[in-house]
Amino acid sequence: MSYPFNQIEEKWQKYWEENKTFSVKEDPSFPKEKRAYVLDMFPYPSGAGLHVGHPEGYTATDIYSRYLRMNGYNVLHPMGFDAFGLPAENYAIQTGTHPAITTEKNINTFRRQIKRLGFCYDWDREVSTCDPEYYKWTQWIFEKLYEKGLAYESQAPINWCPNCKTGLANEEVKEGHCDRCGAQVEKRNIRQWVLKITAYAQRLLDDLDLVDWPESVKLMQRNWIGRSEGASVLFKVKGLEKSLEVFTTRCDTLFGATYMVVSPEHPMIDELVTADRKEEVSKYIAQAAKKSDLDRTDLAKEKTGVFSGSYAINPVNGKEIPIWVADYVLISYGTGAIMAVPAHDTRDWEFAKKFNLPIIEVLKSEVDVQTQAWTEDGIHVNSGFLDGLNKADAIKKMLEFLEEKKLGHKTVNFKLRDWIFSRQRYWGEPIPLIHCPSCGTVLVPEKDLPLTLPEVKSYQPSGTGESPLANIESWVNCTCPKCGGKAKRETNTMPQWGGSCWYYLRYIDPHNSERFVDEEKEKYWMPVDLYVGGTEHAVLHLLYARFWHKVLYDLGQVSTPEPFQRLVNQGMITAYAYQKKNKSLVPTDQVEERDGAFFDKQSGESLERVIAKMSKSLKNVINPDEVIAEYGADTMRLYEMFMGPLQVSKPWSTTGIAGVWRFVDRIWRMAEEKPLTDEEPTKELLKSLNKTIKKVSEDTSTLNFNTAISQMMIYVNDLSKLEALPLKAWKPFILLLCPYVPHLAEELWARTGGKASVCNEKWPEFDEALTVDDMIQVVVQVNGKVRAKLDVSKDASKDEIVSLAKQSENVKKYIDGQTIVKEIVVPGKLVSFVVK
RNA sequence: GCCAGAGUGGUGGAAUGGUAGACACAGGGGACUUAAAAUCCCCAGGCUUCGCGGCCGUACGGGUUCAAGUCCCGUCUCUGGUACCA
Repeated sequence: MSYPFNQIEEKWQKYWEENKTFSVKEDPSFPKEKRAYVLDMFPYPSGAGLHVGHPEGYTATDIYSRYLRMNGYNVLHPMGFDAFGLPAENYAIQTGTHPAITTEKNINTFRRQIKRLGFCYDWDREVSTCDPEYYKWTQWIFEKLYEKGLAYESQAPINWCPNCKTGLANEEVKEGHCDRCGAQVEKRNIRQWVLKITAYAQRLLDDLDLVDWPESVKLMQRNWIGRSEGASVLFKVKGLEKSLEVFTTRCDTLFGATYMVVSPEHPMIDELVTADRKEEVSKYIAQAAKKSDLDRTDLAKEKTGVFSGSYAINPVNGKEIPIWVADYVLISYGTGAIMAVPAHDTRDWEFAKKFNLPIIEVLKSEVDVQTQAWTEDGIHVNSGFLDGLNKADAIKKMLEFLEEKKLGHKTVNFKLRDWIFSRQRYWGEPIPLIHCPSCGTVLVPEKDLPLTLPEVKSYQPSGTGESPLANIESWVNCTCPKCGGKAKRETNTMPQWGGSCWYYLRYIDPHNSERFVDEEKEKYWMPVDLYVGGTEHAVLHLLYARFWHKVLYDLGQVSTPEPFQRLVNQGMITAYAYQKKNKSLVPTDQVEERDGAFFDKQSGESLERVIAKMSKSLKNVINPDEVIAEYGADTMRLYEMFMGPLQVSKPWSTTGIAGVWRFVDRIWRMAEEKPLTDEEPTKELLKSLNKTIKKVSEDTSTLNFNTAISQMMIYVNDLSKLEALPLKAWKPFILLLCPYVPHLAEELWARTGGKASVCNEKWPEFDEALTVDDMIQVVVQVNGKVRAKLDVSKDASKDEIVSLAKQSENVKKYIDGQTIVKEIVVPGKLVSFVVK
């Protein structure tokens, strides 16, 4: 009979639940180094249910957690739900169903699906970000940010998604489109709450050195933070008392600055524009305001701009240079104004060419700067006191000059911008602020938290920058906690990123009603030792969470400067797709396979098999429920780990999982068919076992699950040759299986007379001496080519091996009559002769 | 454009500078069966040879080395990030 996974998996899941096998406590008898916090990025419970991508990371952390437990660790391994979010709210707009109802339903589905996979979560620690008992503390942390001056109100133009009808953070805009829905974002002036993440820019950058994260993710964060060292330079404006301040990384090219540009949104623009230019400039500003970010970047590399009518004085040579208004200068970076050095900057060069502005070479160039910009380094020319100097020396000297004249100074700029934190939507944490006509903005007192969401009749956002909450007068109108006068509540809500900024702390102490997390418990577990999730959060969630954590650290609320010590990104699970010659993809149900080739059923056109993301339209989405129904959880888990390295993307193969099923089933049938015996295993089998324990231990601890599974397959192939299973070779193998196929392992363990749960057993040890074969194959190379393979004893001496090698018939053919000029012997591996 | 990462059989993938292709999938052959499914055993990078063997082969071109998938230089392709950031 084949493995009755339904029955056995249900049996053990029930056992684990009833016996609270995976319940974890802050047991002080575990020393600090024997405690581990293993965390998954919690899911957003969408209506579509679990995707095959979810179990990938969850299985990896599950195997690792179980492995650590068996190695004597106290392991915190929780799961919860990132439950605020737009899909539930959009569904509410369509159907009138309260998002809380939809969300609860979806969470129940997710929980059921996740539990069906047999993970060792401590479910008593489950959290949900939309639970008022949870978001009470999200609001509390916001209040701490506010008290620290890290939250402020702003009216600056922001990215607005017309489809989601809400403002977006810079991090949520991808190539000019909304990261969530793909709509093209617009610019809008809307009152916003903004978090001063820029105040932490330097520390967010520096502390990346403290964590064990993939270099690629660190790099993405470094790029996003975008630190650049340079100088602030003041340019006097002719006829005005004021100066125009610019940021430049190349103050040494100041002699080549032939004009200036201010962004259309620059605050000084009214003063700069002369009466005769007013009409034209106003027209230009209006046009620029209409453009989206995408228009200003992708589509319009063609430079546009207008002359303001004013001139600035170049501080190094006193020359008058024109000030232009152009949208290639961004208001949000630096000071929103630049000095233009067209000879050595491509953008400035294009602009200068278009508007016939002078181009002066100040770095010795290998090209004619009148025909193209020279953006490489060069010795300074035409630069007065800098002539002949290299870049570093010239920057230093220029800075000295500017500082002495009080016209500039060294400074640092960051690309990172403050975090637009308010959303004009319903289904999020209400921002706990009250607007009082006499006291101004006042925090909701801590005792009144959580500030819960009111019921609304319509979930439809107004689209005018007000959330649906603005229409609930009974909720909006309140009394000021300070003066007791009439006041109004803030109607914006928090973005989805708010709740996920600190959930890993709440897992530590999920039911505490006094504090967001108990101090001692926090110290017991933090930081997170391993955090596994998708790379899509490389900048967004991981940057925001680090920011909040650092604020909490500064407030003495948490004990570590960084929340996540080690991060691993799992690769995406992709699918096969079929491509026509014109590169368009054909839905899987329209594809026919004949003799290993693929054809379009309709046109008969031959198709190429390629790898693509799973998508509904391609009909290649794999549903975990169906996979489990067919093969069970153990096989599903094992297959996802066997597909390839955790960190890389790999395509789902329906035949691949069948192979893994055969492996699981083979183990089962072996246990059914072969008697267990107390007889000693053969030496050969013991060697295979010890090699397997060694390989599986090493590979599990380093998350190389695919090769660990390969080794277990090799061992099963060895076991299958036996008539009976020696317990001494069988029981340790069940322990190795336990993290990978826990249900099967429990059942097999019970059948050997072992006491449940096998998860509480000790991980097996191996004997190094038994991992080495007695006979070793040694390769003989002549001039780098393999000419013979010798079987020699592992104890054979170098001389013996060399003499054996020389006697080999095939080797003789290549060395006879030649002079051996070099002999290389790598013990246990090879002999290499160099002959002439 | 810039910055990362990756390119290995028909497929997924293995390989501390030391036998390239472990383990699997798909494929071929055989056993069992009335037959099929399931299962079990065997074969299997390409070319060549009756065979021993030989030659070629890790995207492409060079280099270092007794020895390179692995290290170095250059090129191409793909994936991800970012994009007028001064």
